[in-house]
Formats: sequence, structure tokens, C-alpha cells
Amino acid sequence: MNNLICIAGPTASGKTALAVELAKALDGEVISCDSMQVYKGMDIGTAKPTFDEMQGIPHHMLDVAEPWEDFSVSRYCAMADPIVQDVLARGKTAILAGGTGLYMDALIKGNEFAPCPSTGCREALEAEADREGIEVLMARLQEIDPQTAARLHLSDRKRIIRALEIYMETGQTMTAHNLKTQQIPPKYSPLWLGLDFRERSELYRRIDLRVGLMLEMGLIAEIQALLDRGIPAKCTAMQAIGYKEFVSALQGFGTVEEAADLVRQSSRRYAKRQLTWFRRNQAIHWLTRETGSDGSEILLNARRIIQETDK
RNA sequence: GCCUCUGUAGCUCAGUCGGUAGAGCAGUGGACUGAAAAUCCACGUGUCGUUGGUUCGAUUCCGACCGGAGGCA
Repeated sequence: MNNLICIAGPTASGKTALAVELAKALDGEVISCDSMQVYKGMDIGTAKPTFDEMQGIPHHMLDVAEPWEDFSVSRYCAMADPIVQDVLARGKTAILAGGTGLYMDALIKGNEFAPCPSTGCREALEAEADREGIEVLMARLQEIDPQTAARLHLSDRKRIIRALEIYMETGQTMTAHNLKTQQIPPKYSPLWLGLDFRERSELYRRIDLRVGLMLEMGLIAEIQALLDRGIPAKCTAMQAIGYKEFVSALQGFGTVEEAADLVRQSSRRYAKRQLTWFRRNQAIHWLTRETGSDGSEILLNARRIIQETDK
């Protein structure tokens, strides 16, 4: 029984539309799996489903955080998992749709994350890296967790710091922690669907189109409103593609047109990274859109796959 | 019409004092366990405009032709 369906795919591939269509057909509710659509007030630039697009289907995990808050995978799972269970308990189909692969995998696997209480140890590590150089931290990591140290490149400052942080907070190495969580069997076994295009250039064309549309819909005004509310330009939410570039333009660094070019390019690279993430998931049934197609075969193929696997 | 400059990777260009070439950007592949729209790694063969000549050998030197830019009439 396919009562849990995951819809993965790169940005601008049509996940929202497919999720709504499937929800209509299967008495389902949509749970968004997107690291930026969680923020209130960030609608246009995150391509959050509009009221019309939702077509009366309940959508969860949108607008669940303020833009100045720090959000994270663990917080996502903590909020989304009870929702999934509730939808299933009510006998409905839960449709998990979104492009944040880490969030989706973590929720499905039921990952437990190493704790990260705010003791300021991350800040201390950051400061130390600034002062002493990252090599010093890497050397320490080499001592306590050689496997992780070997895996990480010296320039991957973020992960080096995170690995040390886990050890300092829990007394357990990242390697040990990961080993432990990997042994836990996945919490859910959903039907996985993935959206892709026969030709990459078709995806890129859609991305370009969407960026233009976002500007027409008033993305700049949306960003200005966020800044007017005093949202720090350096918070996690403002790292979002389509926000950071225009914030920078509004602050006088370059023109809006130049920023739009950057947004298109970052979105293309992001889409590529998303595909890399999802491609390694062997469970995904790929729905590949043929060149020149209007996309109508996608829903049909999705429903066929659902039927075939529902025995 | 004449003169000068120019034609090399998808784009902008470098280079070879003659031994078939390399940067940036674009692009591609990959990693990813509490920032993930983040962070990080790897990847450069292309009729060197066309065609003759010189040469053991030409993308490189010489000629002609075809594009492009500028100047003089």
C-alpha cells in the first residue's frame, strides 16, 4: 500500500504540480520538504505553492519559521515527522515533495542527529579557526577522528568545525555516531518518484523563465519588505538563491540585471547538485520528461508506477 | 579601392623564437548525517578561419582568399 510517496527533483521541475495532482487522485496531503519554504514572508523567491496552486489540498511545513530564526534538518524532522504520522493515522496519503535531499532522506530514515546545544562551542571553534588557521583544527580532528579527517578536505571548514563540535558536545566521534545511525533501519519505506528532463538545457530554460517570472511577481519588493522588517542580511534564510543576490544589489553592489544573471546561474548549479544527491538514491522511479513534451505524460506515468507497485 | 589590426575551447583571450596548444568564465561529474537554496572536491582535443607555398615537420613563417574591426581616400 503506497500511503507515503516522496517526490524528489531539481528546482523548477514541476514537483509542486505533480504533488497536488497526486494528492487529488489519492486523497492525500502534501508535506513540503524544502529548507527555504519553511520561512514566513519568503514566498516568491522560494516558489512556494500559491493558494491557487494548492487547489484546496492541505499543505504542511510551509511558513513554520521566522526568517531570522535558524532552521535545521533536525528541527525539520522534529516538526515534519509528527505531521506525516498524523496524516497516515487519518488514513490519508502523505505526499512528501521538495528539493532538499538532506531533509527528505533524514525524515525517511528517521535519522537521529548528534545534539547541538547552544553552548557557544561552534562560535569558539570559528574564532579559533580565524585566529590559528583551520590547519590547527584539522590536526586536532586527525587526533580524535582520523576517519572523518581523512574524508574532509582542508577547505571544508564548515564540516571540520561540525565534526569537532560533535565530539566536544557528545564525547563521541562523528564516525561513531554515523555508524550507529546507519545501523538503524529506515523508519519509512515510501514510494520514491523523481522528476528529470531528457535534456538538461530544458531544465535550464525553465529555470531562466522562472527567475523572470519571480521578478515580474514582485520579488524585489518582497525582499525589500524583509529588509525593512530588520531581517539581518546574513542569516540562514537570506542565503537562499534569489535572495542573497538581490539583497546585494539592493545594497548597491551591482545592478538588478546582474543579480538576476547570478540567480539564474546559481539556480542551474543548485539544480545540478540536487540531481547528484537524488541520483544515488536507487529507490527512485525516475519520470523523465521528453523534449518538446507538454509534461502531461508525467502524471500518467506516475499513476502507472503507483499502480504497479501497489500490489 | 588602398593601408593597418584581427580570426585559437560554448564565451573572453593567452601562447607556440616551427615539433599539432592553455587560462578565466560557462559547462560536466562527484561528495554530503543539526547552516544543505549551505559547504566542499574533481574534470580542458579544439578542422588553432580557408587554401596554396617553404620545410623532415606549419596553428606558428610567406602568399592568396573569406569573415570582423579601425584608418585613409
